[in-house]
Amino acid sequence: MSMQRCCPPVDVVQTVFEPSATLFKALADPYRLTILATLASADEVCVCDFTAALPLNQPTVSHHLRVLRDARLVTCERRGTWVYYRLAADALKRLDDALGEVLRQKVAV
Amino acid sequence: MSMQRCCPPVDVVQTVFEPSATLFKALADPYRLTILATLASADEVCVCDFTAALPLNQPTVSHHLRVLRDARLVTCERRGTWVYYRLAADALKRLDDALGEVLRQKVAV
DNA sequence: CAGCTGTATTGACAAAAGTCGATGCAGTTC
DNA sequence: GAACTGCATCGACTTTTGTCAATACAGCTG
Repeated sequence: MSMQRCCPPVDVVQTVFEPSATLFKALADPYRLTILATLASADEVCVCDFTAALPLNQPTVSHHLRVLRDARLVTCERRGTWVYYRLAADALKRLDDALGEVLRQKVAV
Repeated sequence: MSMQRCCPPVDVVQTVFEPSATLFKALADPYRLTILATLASADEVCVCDFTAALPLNQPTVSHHLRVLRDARLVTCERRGTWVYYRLAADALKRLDDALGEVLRQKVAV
């Protein structure tokens, strides 16, 4: 007798996940999570506070901030010599939505 | 007059975020998100369905499944020749918790 | 304007991650 | 047991990412 298939065949989801993956990529570094958590608790933070507290050189901190900016998870504003970062207003929502898009149980038609 | 500080100085969060970062790293690839979303909607999926549907060679699919296994976001079970993957029962909770640990507003003492 | 401070960008390099061909192993069929 | 199928692992390669020194730039100070 021939071997049965692994059946029933499953529909692999066809959603385009690049945007969500990009978002999660921004979370895939402990220093960036530290920055985000600090912004979540302190609402506005000067770059110099990060360069002082993190064991990274200034250009590296600047790099991580840029990754978060590019993902639109944070915003920044220059005031005089200093630049202040904030958590983007919709950051939590966008991440929750991305998580939901991936893991929310799809309902069969 | 001397320049004022950027003050007030901010406490940068001291939490160790490596575990959360590792978790998000597992989500930082569109193919892995496709796999997770499929598991979320189909509950049990044979590896062969992924290799058939994804534009990747079999070893690459196997690699992505291993990343998800190492992150304990999925479990697998061999039955005969085939291996079936499932979403880990606590996958959504662990991701929600990780997101909460990062972005949940910390309450001042 | 010259000099200074804080931040961003550039370029170089090392480490990590994605991909695939080749191979190994587990389980099935005959 | 021999041949086959499905999946995992290995090794090599390429691409991406994290890091830093050097440099550029913006805004302040005097």
